[in-house]
Amino acid sequence: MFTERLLRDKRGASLEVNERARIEGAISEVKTFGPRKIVARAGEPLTNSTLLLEGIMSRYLDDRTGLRQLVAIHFPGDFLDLHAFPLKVLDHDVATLTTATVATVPHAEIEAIGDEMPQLIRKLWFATLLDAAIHRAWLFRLGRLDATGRVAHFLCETNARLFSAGLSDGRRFALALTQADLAEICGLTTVHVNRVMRQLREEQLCLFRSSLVEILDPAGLAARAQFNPAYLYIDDDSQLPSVQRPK
Amino acid sequence: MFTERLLRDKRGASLEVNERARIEGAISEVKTFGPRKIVARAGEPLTNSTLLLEGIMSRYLDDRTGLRQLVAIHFPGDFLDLHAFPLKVLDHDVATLTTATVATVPHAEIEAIGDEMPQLIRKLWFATLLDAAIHRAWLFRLGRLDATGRVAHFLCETNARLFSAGLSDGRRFALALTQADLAEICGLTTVHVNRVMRQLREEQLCLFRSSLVEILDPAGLAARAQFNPAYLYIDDDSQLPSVQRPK
DNA sequence: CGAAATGTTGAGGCTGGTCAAAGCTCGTGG
DNA sequence: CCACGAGCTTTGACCAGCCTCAACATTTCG
Repeated sequence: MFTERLLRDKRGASLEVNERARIEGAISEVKTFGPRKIVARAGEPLTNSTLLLEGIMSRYLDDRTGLRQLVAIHFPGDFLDLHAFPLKVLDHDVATLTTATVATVPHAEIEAIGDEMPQLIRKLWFATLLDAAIHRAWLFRLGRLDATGRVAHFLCETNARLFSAGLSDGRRFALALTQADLAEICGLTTVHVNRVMRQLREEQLCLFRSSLVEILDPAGLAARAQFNPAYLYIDDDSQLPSVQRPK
Repeated sequence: MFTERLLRDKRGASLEVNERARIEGAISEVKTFGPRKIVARAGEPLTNSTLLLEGIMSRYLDDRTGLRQLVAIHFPGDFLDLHAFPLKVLDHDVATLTTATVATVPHAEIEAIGDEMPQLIRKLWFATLLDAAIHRAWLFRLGRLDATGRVAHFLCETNARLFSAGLSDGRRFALALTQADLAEICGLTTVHVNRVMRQLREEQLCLFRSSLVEILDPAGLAARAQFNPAYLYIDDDSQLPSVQRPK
């Protein structure tokens, strides 16, 4: 069950049964962290990567004044810190946002997988490149969208990712983030995120309250966000309902 | 000579002589593009990756109104589109900024390298992860720095990258970009980049005119940018002169 | 039930955007 | 060898979007 969501529905990189078994066999430990706990710090040598089984985790950089910029957010099924295997040391911190359960995979095991199953290593490489593609979409979001567009873009992306992991029905999904978290993701202040949420509500695009996101108008929200899900490399067969592909 | 700068001085991932020879043997073609030419478009299937030998190239996403956000910039020695090997299709456009000479490496050759030299494939993976680390630094730049900080951060990064490629002496380097290019990198307007450059000049931090960058006060510029070069994974031995490591 | 965290709203200010015009630089052709 | 023009840089006036600070409401949870 541990790898059920890993690379699920990813174009050309979904896992075979034996590949999933190999990864599950590589797990050395399963543990649970409380909410808002730092799991790894920039600069520390890492000897494990972690598979997120439950909860939400984040990667972030912080500035001199302690303000954070999230550079990635992870949901169940994501293979976290896979990049720490070749890089050895992280350039950012990793923390939980909610309570989170993770499976630990020692780098020595990944090393062994590399010898045994080169095709699988290729898929793990793919997974890290997917993270990079998401980074690029986030750069677009921060560099070219206004506040409302940024939040809308994040919500569209999250909906698509959770849908592909089986955690959204395409319009509604649980999301245990605060407005302060959204602010750290979108490069805004908490106060302004609040105003943006009100605007999205008033425009009948999207609701977000008590940790539940409800997209009222998927096409409208995507348009406001200039959202094009191609960068998520999700298999065409598992297409989101009622989200047209722009362009 | 083609691979002279590839992964040079990268911590734990510099290339051995035979590895460089193997990559050079994989080159199918060398060609030159004029300035501001689109080399690959988002969505196209790619069967080659390219090694940048000379000139400057960019990867970007554009919004509905045609405004671009650069998501990466590449200098000689960079292996471009290496991520296209596992991803098969790009999520962004690739274009030259200046006249650029590139060597083409067919994906079939990379495939073969994977069988022959697994250690080398690991290093190529590392190279793609380095790009991702740079993406993260760019996210910090866009999300948490003001206009002056963003430009300063980009100039610090570029100095460090070019220094590691042997193309900067640590304070002065050629950079054939326009202020409009800086704007597309930093998520600003051309007009405002111009004001920022004046400010950096007046504060005696940095000069940039006729395609030449001159950093007058490396420590001051790095402080203004909150720049910490750790994410570039440059070997400690080849440290930039007169840039202290913050923190 | 009470405390702490989160969400909401308002007033006012500053950063960076917009629009517009003028100065520079450099390559090209007359 | 100079005149021209295209692209780039510079500057000013004005304005909007987002931030700051502050207070208060609401939700969550022990």
